[in-house]
Amino acid sequence: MAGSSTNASTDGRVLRGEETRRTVLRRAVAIASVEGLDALSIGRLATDLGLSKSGVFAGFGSKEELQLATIRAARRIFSDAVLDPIAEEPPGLGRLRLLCESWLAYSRARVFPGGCFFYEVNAEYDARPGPLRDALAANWREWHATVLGLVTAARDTGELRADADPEDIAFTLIALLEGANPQALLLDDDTPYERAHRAALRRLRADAADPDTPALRAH
Amino acid sequence: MAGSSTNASTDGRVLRGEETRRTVLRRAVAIASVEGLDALSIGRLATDLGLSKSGVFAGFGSKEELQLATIRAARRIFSDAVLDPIAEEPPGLGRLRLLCESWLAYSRARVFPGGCFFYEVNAEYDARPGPLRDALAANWREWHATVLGLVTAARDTGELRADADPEDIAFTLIALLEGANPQALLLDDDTPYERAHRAALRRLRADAADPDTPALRAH
DNA sequence: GAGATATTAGCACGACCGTTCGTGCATTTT
DNA sequence: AAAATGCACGAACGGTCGTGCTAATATCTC
Repeated sequence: MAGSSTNASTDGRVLRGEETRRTVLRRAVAIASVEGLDALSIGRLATDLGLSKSGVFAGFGSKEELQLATIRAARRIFSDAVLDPIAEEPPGLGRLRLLCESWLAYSRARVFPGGCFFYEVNAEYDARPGPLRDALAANWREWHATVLGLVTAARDTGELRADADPEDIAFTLIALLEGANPQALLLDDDTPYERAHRAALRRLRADAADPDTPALRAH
Repeated sequence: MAGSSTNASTDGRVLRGEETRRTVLRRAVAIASVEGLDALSIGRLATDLGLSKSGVFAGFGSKEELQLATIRAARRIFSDAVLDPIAEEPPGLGRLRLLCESWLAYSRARVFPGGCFFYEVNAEYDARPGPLRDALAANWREWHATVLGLVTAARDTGELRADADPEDIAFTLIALLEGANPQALLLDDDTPYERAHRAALRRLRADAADPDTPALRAH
């Protein structure tokens, strides 16, 4: 066959390259979460990490590709911090509540030093057409679909009213969570996280089914 | 005395200077709402407006002062678009609802081409200490105090329950309004504005006093 | 070992950045 | 009319940006 007889994944050269890329991206997501994707500069990354400018550049091929790779890396970190903790929870209202809490904990704990990476970066690019906005829009759709799925699951268990609007609930929850982020950062104050938590629980309670209502009741 | 005998306000030279400063700032708020305060560049403003770089620079003294002036200019525009329309409405729940609607209209109509100026710029600087963050934090406090004042006014009229928490309500309303902004921009879709409107009204309805409850009832 | 291959370094480029300087010009003051 | 004031200009400064080259250095294949 055309492939080499040995396992390509053990090639120490490409492993070294991937390791360098990971090092660069670890720094890049931190910078971008605080200062934005525009503030990423190849020379600055190289200086900070003790690498050469051309070395960093070669690892990505262009600045835009570096930015796109930074978004992908941030998506993984976000997923690990927010989604993984709720993976073992059975579907239903409890899982939805847990998501809210894990998101708030993710922002509060500064998993990214600038708070939520996507809050910062979506604001930066939501009005600028191009591949970066497209990538961020795709990520947003994915995140929104995740929340929406959890809401409908909580409705399917009968814990939320059958006539509740999942889209509106998902919108509200996301808005409340993200609303806490800038206020906490701007004013250096954690109480917005508690307000967001209360408000989210309140909304879910308002849409909760009566305890004696059978699950999956018709509209 | 040291004052000149003629009216200083008729000095055509400083009037001309103020006019160019206004021209520069008009452009600056538009750019910053889309690309952020970091994307403001003196050379770019000069080129766009047919001025010289040094001329633009001289009007502000430093880039940071230009950025601060841009924030002040945006505050005025925001106030005109969002606060002025509710000025004549009598205090109460109706005025609070009107504020929500005027804010959503402000974002939707792209008073700033990048949506809400402060959404963009707060995200950019909420994690970066310095004069810009300080100015934005002060603006945020002012905006928050305005909303809070409208909420407590609506409670004082007896339209909201006396045991409602104005801080939580203000937080929730602001989060819902601002939550619509990035989603509408990122996905080029106006339905978030309707969802935000519904969710805001819903929250206010949930905290509304019973129609037969006397105003200013004790806690 | 030799040779192929992939990652990194060194260097130079053109463009743009914020800022400073000296100058021209219109206006106001004397 | 002369002097002083305030705005805008053009040119130039040192720096940083992204991006090409070429050369050196690891690692793998044979």
